[in-house]
Amino acid sequence: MNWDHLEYFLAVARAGSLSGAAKQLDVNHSTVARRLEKLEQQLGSKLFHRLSNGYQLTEYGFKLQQQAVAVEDQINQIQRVFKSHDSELSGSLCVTKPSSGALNLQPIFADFLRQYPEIDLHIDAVSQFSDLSRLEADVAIRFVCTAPEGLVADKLGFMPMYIYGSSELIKQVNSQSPEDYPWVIHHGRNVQIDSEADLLARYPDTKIVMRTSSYNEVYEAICSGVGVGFLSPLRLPPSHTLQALAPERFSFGSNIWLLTHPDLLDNARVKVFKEFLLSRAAKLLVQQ
Amino acid sequence: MNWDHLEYFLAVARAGSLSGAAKQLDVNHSTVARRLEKLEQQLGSKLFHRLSNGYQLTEYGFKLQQQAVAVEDQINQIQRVFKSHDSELSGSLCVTKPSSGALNLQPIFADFLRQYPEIDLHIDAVSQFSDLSRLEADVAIRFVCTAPEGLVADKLGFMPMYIYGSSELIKQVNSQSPEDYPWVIHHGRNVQIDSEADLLARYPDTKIVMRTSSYNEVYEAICSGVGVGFLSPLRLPPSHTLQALAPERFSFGSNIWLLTHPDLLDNARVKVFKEFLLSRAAKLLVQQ
DNA sequence: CTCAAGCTGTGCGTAAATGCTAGACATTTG
DNA sequence: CAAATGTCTAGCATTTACGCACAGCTTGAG
Repeated sequence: MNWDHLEYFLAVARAGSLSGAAKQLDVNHSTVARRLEKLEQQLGSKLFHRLSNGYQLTEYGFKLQQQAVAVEDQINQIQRVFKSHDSELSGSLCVTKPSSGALNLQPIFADFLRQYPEIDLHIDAVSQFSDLSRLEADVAIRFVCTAPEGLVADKLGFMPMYIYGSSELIKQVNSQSPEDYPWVIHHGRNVQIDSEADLLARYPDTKIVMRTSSYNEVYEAICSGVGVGFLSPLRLPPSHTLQALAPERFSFGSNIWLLTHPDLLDNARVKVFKEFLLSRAAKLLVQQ
Repeated sequence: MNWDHLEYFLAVARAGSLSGAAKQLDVNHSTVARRLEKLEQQLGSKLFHRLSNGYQLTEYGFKLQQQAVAVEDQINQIQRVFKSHDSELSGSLCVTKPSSGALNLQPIFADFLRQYPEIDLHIDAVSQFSDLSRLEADVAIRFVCTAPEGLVADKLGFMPMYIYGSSELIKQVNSQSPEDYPWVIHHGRNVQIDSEADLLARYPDTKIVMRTSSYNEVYEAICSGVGVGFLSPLRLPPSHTLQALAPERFSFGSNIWLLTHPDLLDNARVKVFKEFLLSRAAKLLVQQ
């Protein structure tokens, strides 16, 4: 039995199709089909139902998936352990962070690259939560209240969020209560802060008139008078005309965490990146 | 990272050489060398010291071995689980048993094959203890006092061992005490009963004059008057001239166990073989 | 209903991995 | 001390696996 076939099997099980799995594995779909065929032959059981809309696990396939995941976990651990032995200050370092414009770390990244010019910094600011245990990234920056378990978490700072609206809108509605305004909400599966839940928890009757998956869209919408919404005071342009609704009363926000997998702590690039970011974060977060 | 490479790595780690690993894996040794090279490259660490007399694990290699064994265990489990789904009464069935001539099961095997002519019965009576969890055999027959843990054990019977000597020798020494005789011992790494320890535990001052790894050699030696030794009364030729030393007093022996891995219990061939052997064993062991 | 998009299955040319053989080196044996 | 054994390395022929391109099919939108 070929151990590799399990990796292909898992990809198909997750993607639900040959071509989806092939894309993830960066191979041709016919390769995936052939390997899957061989695996089924070797195990003597059909693992997928070939439906018109894709591949669906059979009963045996489902059992195999659970065991294959265990194998994958083990192999990921091996890769992490060996990656942690890497003491070179050159090569790639992959950082995943929210794409939200609420926090700009580029100045820090720029300084970091100046100090370590041999390091290739990969910033992954597009996808959903990357899985650090699967080595999808070396370091993660996340906006959440409490850090997840199983990872090493260092607090970079706190990102306050105040309620802003255009001066015209606030003048027109003439109220200091958030409930009296139409709302613009930053929402989407790539958005890490569930501001809608935060808001409704405090003000259940709030009327939301727009949801957008882009932080910049939220900003533009508020400027245009669509409604009020959360913005980070750290990131407002110097010459903005927005007005905060009694900021000291309506403070929301979340912690900014720097997360690493414990197995990767000894990796030289991870180590220097963490030190660099932690020493700079305090300054930067005050400055902004 | 290629998952297969771990299998090759493990084989080299166990064999201590490329060619040894290649033999186990049934591939050319150059293939093993190439895959090992790639694995080291992918992990970024040397895994073996290339010594003149073979390959020896480095520190990193040692760590990897431990983790790779965990992967292998998982994969073995997968294979066992899927093998247990096999409901065909045709195909191979591998039985490992002691090569000792102390018990002859061939009559039972012959009847079994008559009843299930489509089954290919592989009897492995050469090697050392086969590892059932690694699928080196489907069923094991072993002579030990207590069954090992983690396996399903059915007792086939008890194999008594008495002390025999040639009539001439016994007449010459003229004693009923085992300590007064020179001893012939069945000994070797493929021998499952440690009769020497049994003997010395009861009679510490016994003088052993010969050790041989073959049960038949023990028999021939005793017949030739070299000394006394343990033989199974079940397997003495009908017309033997040996004499037992007060058999009721000097009864040694061990249980005969039929062992299977719990994951394989549902395999059709294993199931019928177990039933067949258990129903026949009682009769046969009385007959002999 | 038609068309476009997406996925799967198949045949073919190419690229990669494998097996084989020979040679270098060290260790063991006579 | 030399022969013999066993091991690793290197180069070449072969087999195997892969990517590509095309065809058939289903799904969903206009």
